[in-house]
Amino acid sequence: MQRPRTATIRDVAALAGVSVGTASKALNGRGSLRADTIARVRQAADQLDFQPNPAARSLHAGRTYTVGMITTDTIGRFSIPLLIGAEDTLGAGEMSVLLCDARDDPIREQHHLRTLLGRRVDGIIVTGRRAGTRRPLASTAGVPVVYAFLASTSPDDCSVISDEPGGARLAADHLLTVGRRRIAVITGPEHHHSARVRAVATIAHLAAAGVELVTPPLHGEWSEAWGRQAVGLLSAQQISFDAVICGSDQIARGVADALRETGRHVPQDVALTGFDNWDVIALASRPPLTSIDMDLEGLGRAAASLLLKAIEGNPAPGTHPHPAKLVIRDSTVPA
Amino acid sequence: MQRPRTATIRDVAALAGVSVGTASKALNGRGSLRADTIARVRQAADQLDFQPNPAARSLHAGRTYTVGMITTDTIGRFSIPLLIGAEDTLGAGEMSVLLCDARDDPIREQHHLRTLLGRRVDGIIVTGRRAGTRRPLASTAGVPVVYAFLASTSPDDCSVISDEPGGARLAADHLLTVGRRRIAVITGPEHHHSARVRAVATIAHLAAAGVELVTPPLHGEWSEAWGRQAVGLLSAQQISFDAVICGSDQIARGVADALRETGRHVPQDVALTGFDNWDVIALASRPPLTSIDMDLEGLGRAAASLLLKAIEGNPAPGTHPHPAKLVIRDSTVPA
DNA sequence: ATGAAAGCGCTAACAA
DNA sequence: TTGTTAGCGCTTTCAT
Repeated sequence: MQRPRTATIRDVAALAGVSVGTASKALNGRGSLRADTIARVRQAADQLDFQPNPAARSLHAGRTYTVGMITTDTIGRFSIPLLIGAEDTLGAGEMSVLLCDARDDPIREQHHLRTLLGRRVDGIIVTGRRAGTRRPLASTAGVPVVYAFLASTSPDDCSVISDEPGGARLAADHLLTVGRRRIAVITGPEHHHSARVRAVATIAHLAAAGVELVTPPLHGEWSEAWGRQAVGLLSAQQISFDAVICGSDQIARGVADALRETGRHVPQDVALTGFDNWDVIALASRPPLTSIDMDLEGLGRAAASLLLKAIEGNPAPGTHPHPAKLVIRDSTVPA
Repeated sequence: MQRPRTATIRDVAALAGVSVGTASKALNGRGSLRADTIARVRQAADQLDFQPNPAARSLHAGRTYTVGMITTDTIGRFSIPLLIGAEDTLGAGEMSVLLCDARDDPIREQHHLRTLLGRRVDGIIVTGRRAGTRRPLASTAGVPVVYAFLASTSPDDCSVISDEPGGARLAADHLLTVGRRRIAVITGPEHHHSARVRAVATIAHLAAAGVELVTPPLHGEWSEAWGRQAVGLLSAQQISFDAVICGSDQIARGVADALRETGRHVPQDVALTGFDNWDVIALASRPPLTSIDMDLEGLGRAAASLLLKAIEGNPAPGTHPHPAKLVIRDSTVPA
């Protein structure tokens, strides 16, 4: 099929029997026109299914109603809800999203940044697969940037991160509420930002309630295998515990399996919390896991809102934590 | 920071001491210019970090070097590799990707389609979370469309789908190769396109080798729980089997767990194949799963290539299957 | 209340 | 070989 040339404002003007300028005013509500002129133009536009050419509009307005989204790591499980949330908010505001995947490669990142700036995006959202901090983007020529999930190391930048300590506290509180006092923490690698932050917050919060961990946090991989292994370690050391706070749902699921296979019941004997509320894991676990949901979609929406504000000239520099939620399932409260 | 006006070609021309037209030619390699003029212009452009305004370029060229990607279901596990693959090839070709998430909502889809057409994208890729077919997009005013992963019901459209029957045959072949003959199939809902297609292909292929399933395909949910439950059904019916072909990795993992918990060894007693090669599941399974990988990233790249061709005026209507791969792990071949 | 015309940044046809 | 000019589609002064 030959691509039919789309209607221009001249076609509309011609059909309505007015000049281009008048048509423009009618469609944009500028100037003062007679009501019936406006109506005639509108009707002509409808009839031709007129949509203003965004290139022409951008050329004039100096903005593109487009924002770039750079995922620094590969787009992954964490980035998706962020994307969806951001796309949601931006789409509502007439903005479109250009997607760039930098694959953890600084060269690619630089390349994408140039592309986005070259395309004159109105703003940029930077996301990554894991929480923590990152160096700020190189020069963005005054284009506003919001970092989502990971924070820029520069306090002048605007970052929206998950309130991981808050999430950790929710889990700890919940376990205290259901009466647990002999609590262990099994989590990810010691050098990993999230693992550390969450463990520290957990310990502090429990301490404030007069509870001490039965043993220092156990650090390992973010895997089910580590969760199973860690249960073995605890048993070997003859450590008695009635709850385990896990650094991820995967670890928690491993813990659940190991406990079941050694004859202990969750949650009767041991209550268990995960982190991430990753449904594939949390729901498939036996029993399903109580978990902390970082509300990444909400975080993405928040980031997008801040970006919109910044584009409008009201930047909000600093690091903004986004609250997490507790999702209660059978691993802490019997069905 | 005040946004510094970006350099225009006039700035470049002025700095190089030539006219705008000459500068344009120099930068685009058109016309015939003296070598040193070209050099001077290039140098001026570099110095000013000149990047042509895409709005102006689009306005003239009548194209935007942008393609829209609509995910009809929410962006999910399957869409991501597709996105990445497509973004990869398109990005290489100077094209950027506008992302739209229609959330399985026809209204949203229609809205996004209008937006994309309004933005004058050069082409559109439509993807979805599950394989199968869908009605074609409403009028796209001649803008080329490629359907990826799911196929359009119209044969005039261009679709790239996974060769699921081929994938199913790979699994069946592999099991025959490792000497299994008493094979069962446990898969997803009977009404689900993928479940049906894969089961049918499996049966036909085994039949061609003179092997019949030990029992008709067992249909249930796409879940681990169903996998476990199905093993129970087989046992209850006293059906003996030495291999199970599963419709998904999740089902296979459930089967693996149930077998282990009833004292049967995988793969010694029962060999097991999954489908999707979804690492979180396939690798976490005990043992790790042999699985079929649909190479969605490659599929995304293929779709993008076809779209580029179509944009260049060489459409390739029809449904193009993309081959799957067998990934062998411990669930069929002892470590 | 409406029309004419200039200009956004760039490319391409035409002149010189 | 280079410069001049028109025009892509739209908005916006400035005349009328």
